[in-house]
Amino acid sequence: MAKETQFVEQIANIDENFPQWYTDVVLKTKLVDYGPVKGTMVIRPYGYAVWENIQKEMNARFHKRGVENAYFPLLIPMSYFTKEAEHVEGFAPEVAVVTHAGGEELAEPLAIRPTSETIIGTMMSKWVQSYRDLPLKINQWCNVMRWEKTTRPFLRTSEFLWQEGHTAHASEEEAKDETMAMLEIYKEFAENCLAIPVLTGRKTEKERFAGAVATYTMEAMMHDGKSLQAGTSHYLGQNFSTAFDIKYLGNEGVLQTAYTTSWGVSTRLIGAIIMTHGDERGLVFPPVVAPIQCVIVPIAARKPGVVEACEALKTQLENAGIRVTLDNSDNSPGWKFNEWEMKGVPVRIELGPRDIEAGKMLCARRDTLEKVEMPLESAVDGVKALLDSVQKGLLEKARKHRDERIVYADDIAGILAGVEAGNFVKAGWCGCRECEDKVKEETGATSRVFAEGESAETCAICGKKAEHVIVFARAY
RNA sequence: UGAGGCGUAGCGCAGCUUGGUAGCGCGUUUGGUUAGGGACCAAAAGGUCGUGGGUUCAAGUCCCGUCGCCUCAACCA
Repeated sequence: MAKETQFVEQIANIDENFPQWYTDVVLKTKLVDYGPVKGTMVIRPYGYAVWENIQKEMNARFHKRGVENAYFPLLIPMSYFTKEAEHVEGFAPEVAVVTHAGGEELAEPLAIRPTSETIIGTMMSKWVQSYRDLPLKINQWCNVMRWEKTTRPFLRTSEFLWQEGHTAHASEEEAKDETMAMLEIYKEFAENCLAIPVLTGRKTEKERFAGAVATYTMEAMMHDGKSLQAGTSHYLGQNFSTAFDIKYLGNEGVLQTAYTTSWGVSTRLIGAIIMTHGDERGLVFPPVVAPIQCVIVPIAARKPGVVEACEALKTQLENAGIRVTLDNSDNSPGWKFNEWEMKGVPVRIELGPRDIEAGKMLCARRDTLEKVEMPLESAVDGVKALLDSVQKGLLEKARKHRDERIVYADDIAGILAGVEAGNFVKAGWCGCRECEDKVKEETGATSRVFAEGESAETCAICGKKAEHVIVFARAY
């Protein structure tokens, strides 16, 4: 097992130093590299491929709901931000501003968008005149910039990629429905495509998006038990439509103010995949979004017929729509096994003279590291079934990991003990800000999401009557 | 933004206390032998010591600034 030890030394131990493990893995697998400007990252081809797969899956879902893609400008006049008081207050500290261009100071400073409610709201006010113009559902894939103080690749960067959907509706009910429908789409996507189980629900007032009436979130548990906000859907009510004058003439001839929503997920999802499924060997990608779904490692490649057989297999899998790579490099098979495992490829095929002779291939699955022999003649069906099984297996494993770490507490010591042990802690809450702040102060945990449909007798912090049950956790 | 640690060859590190010829392991290149869990032999290449300034005859080493990474805390859709 000496060689095993040597391998493990390449990345930090996942349980002993998770943050270092994360940094080691994202750099060594070439998902990402650091940019020259503080907090910026270069998303390398292996990482960008994940993002493209995410885009593909999400676009299909958006289009099904009647959402159209568009693109709005990067630069937003500063004055737009001041139109919604809470929004500007919330974002002002982290907005980067362009003050000079063309060798001159600009008459009006331009914000580099931290989010686009303001400019999209402005444009919507032009486009929405009649109830017939509603609902208006627009999404954009773009970069945004938020000058964060502490950064980490994918999880929190100064500039990141995301999608932001913005919709306008005639009625409050319809806008609320849209908010919840998008949250449901996010959840379905997270579970079925990323194999990440999520808790969904409303955020507290403290954690609400600046300018929203209500913020809904999906929260995922990472390997170390901390929570990651993986996506949000905001019901904006008439806050932005009032500020940006999104009005329409209803069918009874009266001028009405629209109701809007916004919702987004970002490249942070890639961080979520890494921290949910990763293990001591490195990345583990869910097949649906894996850049490479299957790698073929030839054994004794110089023996006659081996390379040809590998290439034929590759073509066959490729034609069936499987993202497959043949590793023809000069490294030893053992080296390749470890390398592709670190890179998280869900299925590996070992193909050597013995297999070819017997009409078989040896398949190893990344999640359990199990190896199974399969007939070469039904390779496509075999690999597809295996990919499907890995996808399901990862979700089950992640769900089990999370469910085992959801505990209840009825006092603040219990909350502290719970989060110290890497759990999500459900506790009764009276609803006041003081109690919420006290939990943060004394345990380092924040309220993540309301536990819908659950109730408690008393507030775990002050002992008064509980109005809600909250999920508390330390978070990224 | 506070407190601490780190930055020397592609990667991991030693050298710094006490200033005086730039080191080790892995990897890389070339040739050969190999190949089912990080193969072996031989030869070779590779460094403005993160960066800017200062002290000094002389700085990887001492001093100041700055950038980046890690940990804890604070801040934060």
